[in-house]
Amino acid sequence: MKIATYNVNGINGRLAVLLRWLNEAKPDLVCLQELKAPNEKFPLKAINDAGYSVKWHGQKSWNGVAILSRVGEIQELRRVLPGDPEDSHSRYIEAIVNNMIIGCLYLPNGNPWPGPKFEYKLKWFKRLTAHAKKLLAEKVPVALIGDFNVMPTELDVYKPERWVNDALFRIEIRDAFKKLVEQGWTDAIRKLYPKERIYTFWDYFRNAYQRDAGLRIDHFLLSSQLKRKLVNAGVDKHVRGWEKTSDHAPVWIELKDK
DNA sequence: ATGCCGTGGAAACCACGA
Repeated sequence: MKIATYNVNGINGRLAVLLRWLNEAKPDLVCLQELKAPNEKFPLKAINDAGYSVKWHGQKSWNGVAILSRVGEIQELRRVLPGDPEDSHSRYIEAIVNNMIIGCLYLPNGNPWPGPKFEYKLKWFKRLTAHAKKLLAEKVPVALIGDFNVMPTELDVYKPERWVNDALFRIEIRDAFKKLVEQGWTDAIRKLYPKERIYTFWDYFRNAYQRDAGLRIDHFLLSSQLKRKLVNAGVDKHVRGWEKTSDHAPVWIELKDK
C-alpha cells in the first residue's frame, strides 16, 4: 500500500504534471491540497481515466483538498474540521479507505506574523489537535496526511535563522505540532530518517530548487496501528524539476499489508 | 530581508502563497 500527499498548487494548471506523476509513481491512495478550483471545475474525468476514484472538497480560487484511491471505495466521513461553524475554507476531508481513516489536510499558512492570519492558523491547529485526539481514541488505523505548513525542527529548514519569525516556523507553531505528535502520532519520514535533511517544498524564486533551499512541511502522522506497518517513505523530488510544476514535491509512504 | 515566481479571477491589477 503506497500512500502519497501532493500539494499541487492548482489542479487544473498542474493537471499534466499530476497525471504524469500518477502514471509514474502509481500510488494507491493520494491526498491532494491546494486544488484552487470550485467543486464543479474539478477534472473528474481525467482523474477517473487515470484509474482513480475521488472525493474532493473544492473552493473558488483557494485551498481545496481531495482523496484519490485506486484500491477501494472512498467512504467520506466529513469535509469540515469540527470546531468552527464560521470557517468556510476547504482545508480538510476525511474518509475510510481500505479499513483506514485518512484525514487529508491543508493547514493555514498563517503569514504574516503577527496578525489575524496567524491567529487563524493557531486556532485551526487547536481544532485539528482536538479532532486528532478523538480519532486516536477510536483505536483504529488512522493517518493525518497533508500540507501542515510547519517545519517541525531546525533539521527541516535550509536556513533556520531566517525563518524564526515566519508563521511556518514560529515557536508557537512548532510547539503546536509537537503537542499534536505527542498525543501518540508518528511522523513517518522522521521515523525512518531521523537525521537526514529531507525537503518537500522549494520556492519558485531565487533558484531555490537548484540550491536545494527547501522546507519539509508535508507530513504523514500515523497512529500506532499504521506505524507498525511502515516500511518505506520518500520524496519524489525530481517532480519539482519538471516544467509547469508545483512548488511542492509529492511525498509518499509504503505500508506492508499485514 | 525580500513575493524576485506562479496561480486563479477579475479585469489589464489584485489576493494569496511559504
